Amino acid sequence: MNDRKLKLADLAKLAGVSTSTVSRALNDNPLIKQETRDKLQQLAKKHNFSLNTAASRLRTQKTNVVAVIINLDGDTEQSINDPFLLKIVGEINLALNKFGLELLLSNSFMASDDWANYFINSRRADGIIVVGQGKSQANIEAAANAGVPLVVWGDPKTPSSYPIVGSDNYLGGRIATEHLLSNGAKNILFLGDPGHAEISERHRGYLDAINEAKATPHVVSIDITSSAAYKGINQLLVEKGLCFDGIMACSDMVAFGAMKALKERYISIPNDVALVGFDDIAMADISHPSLSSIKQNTQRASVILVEKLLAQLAGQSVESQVVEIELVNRQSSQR
Amino acid sequence: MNDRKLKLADLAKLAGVSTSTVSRALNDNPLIKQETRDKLQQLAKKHNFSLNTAASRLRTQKTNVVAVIINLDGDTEQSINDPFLLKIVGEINLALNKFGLELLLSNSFMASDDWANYFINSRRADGIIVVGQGKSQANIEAAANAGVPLVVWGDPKTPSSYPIVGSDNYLGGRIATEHLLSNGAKNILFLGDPGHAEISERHRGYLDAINEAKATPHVVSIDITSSAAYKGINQLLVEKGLCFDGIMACSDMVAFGAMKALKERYISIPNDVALVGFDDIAMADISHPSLSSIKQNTQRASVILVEKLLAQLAGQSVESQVVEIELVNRQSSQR
DNA sequence: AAGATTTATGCAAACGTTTGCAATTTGTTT
DNA sequence: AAACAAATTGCAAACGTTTGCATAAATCTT
Repeated sequence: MNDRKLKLADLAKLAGVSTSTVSRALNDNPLIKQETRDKLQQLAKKHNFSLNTAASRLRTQKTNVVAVIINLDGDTEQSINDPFLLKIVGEINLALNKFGLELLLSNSFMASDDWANYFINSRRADGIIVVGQGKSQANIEAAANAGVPLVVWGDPKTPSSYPIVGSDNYLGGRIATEHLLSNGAKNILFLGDPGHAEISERHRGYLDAINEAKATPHVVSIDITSSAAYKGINQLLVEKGLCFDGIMACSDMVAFGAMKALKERYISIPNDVALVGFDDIAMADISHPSLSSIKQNTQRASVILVEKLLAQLAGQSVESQVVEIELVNRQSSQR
Repeated sequence: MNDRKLKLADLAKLAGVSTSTVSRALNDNPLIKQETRDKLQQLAKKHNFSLNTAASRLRTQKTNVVAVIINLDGDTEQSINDPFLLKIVGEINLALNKFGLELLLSNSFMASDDWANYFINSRRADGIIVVGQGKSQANIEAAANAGVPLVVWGDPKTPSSYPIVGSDNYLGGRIATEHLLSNGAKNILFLGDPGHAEISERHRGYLDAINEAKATPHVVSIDITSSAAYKGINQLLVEKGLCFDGIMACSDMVAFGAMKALKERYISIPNDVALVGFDDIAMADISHPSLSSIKQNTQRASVILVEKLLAQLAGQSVESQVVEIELVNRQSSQR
């Protein structure tokens, strides 16, 4: 730092006006004559001035910061390694920036369980975006009940006192399964953990599709990680042989775990087993065979999340909302 | 919110002491009798009190916030889709939390180019961690010269006026290449963009290993994305056929792009072409064949980054530092 | 038991903005 | 040219902490 940080008062002295005038000018307040505004804004730029956000936040009681909490389940290590969770954080970052908001990143391990207190009462942030419902919604509910402006990325069909934005997981599960059926698969596994809010909806969709086709459902319940999927499929093959010809995986990473187990035994994908994943991560397109997947529109969802949060901050009450999904048809399910 | 937010003064009134006492008690200041401290801390907890960070930051001129900037190259879309960048952000988040710091997330698109001003003068954060050197170091240098406490994840061998923490990219490139050579590969491609700071070091390592073995280097220069890699290898195969038997890829995502191109032509990995990647992302272990890769110790690096930043904040001057790497030997290079 | 220390608390002034209100300047109307 | 309205600007009080200094209470000396 060359010299001591300028403050509003210094700038005012330089320009020969009062601090109120400078403050208003920099905030483009129409009370101030356009000419004066221009002059002062230029002066500020010239001197590399920028407002002290601490002071400004204290005075206005607003932060323009949104806390984003990655809601991880304590017992599984889905965590930092799932590209999908992080991708959506990236998208939310972009969306927030578009609205002039900043992103304070947290995960559910840090930051005591009392989100209302930690983030809002302390004026660290104006509102919260929770990424992922996780297995338990206790923290989310507590915060929502405390009146915290809050939106959740999750399954919008879940009944809740707070708005949830996310894909139509039921439809996704259903479409994926129907797609497998229409490609001739008869014995389709559901691979995932139906205890998880979003995944239980995918599972419902799967079940309905299977039942309508008068096929038999079969769930392989595993942690939502690729290694769990690998082990799960491997074990199934050891114990019962190739007793299925299709897999609807609850995420792409899970699908890849299954794929590995199949490839190792020279089971052909898609000829012996057709496979559909969920999330459409970058890798889905680049794997071989490429992985058919349900694509979630994370970009649009992120913008909606932010809009709904802003609406809440403006005192409006908002509802959960579904964003459209899309089946991306690739090699793994083609025959 | 049930009732209006409590402030220090309210708590003081409740306890029948002065605000100074409460403030000191909550900060565990030994000036205050242990007994009083305990009593006040309990009172605070009971009433769900938490300090107004805006006020506190204004008074102390400290934020306990660190800005993390994902430094993306404008022209390539390495971006949000590279799991590695995001993984390291996750690790940094953990490391910061361990030290009681918070993480303000940004990317180089947002936030004007004047980082010193935007983050530090405005008291949004106390210091900056930059993730990735990118192609141009102009922004970083400007900030460092302005005296901003700053550390960079990148290639520590790069001469710089600011501390860089990162892997020994030269050694990584060298080890990977030597590994391919010792597995019998003779014509090894380097796949990546040597214009990029970190990657140019990997390239140097590659070159030295190749030259020592009296082999011929061959660089396929591409954007560091999987699709660019796919196209690059495809084109090479079309034009010159299978003129190589090993690939050292500058990242795992790039390696997977190459892998896809090879698999599509039924070129066997590792028998016809041996392959080594860089980063050891989760997918490396789960792909088939699994991908040998240079593993970077991101967890350790994150802690070091934070420690060095803290040291700078404490006024010490700090140096760049190399963190160890490791070859993870998997199927893609085994013969 | 009265001074000299040590220990524990309170007073009041900052930190740098924003904003309601008052005051001034400028323009308009009669 | 006086009276009024409108457009600009300035004054000063907040916002809720922290902290140097002064004070009060408890403990120790001799």
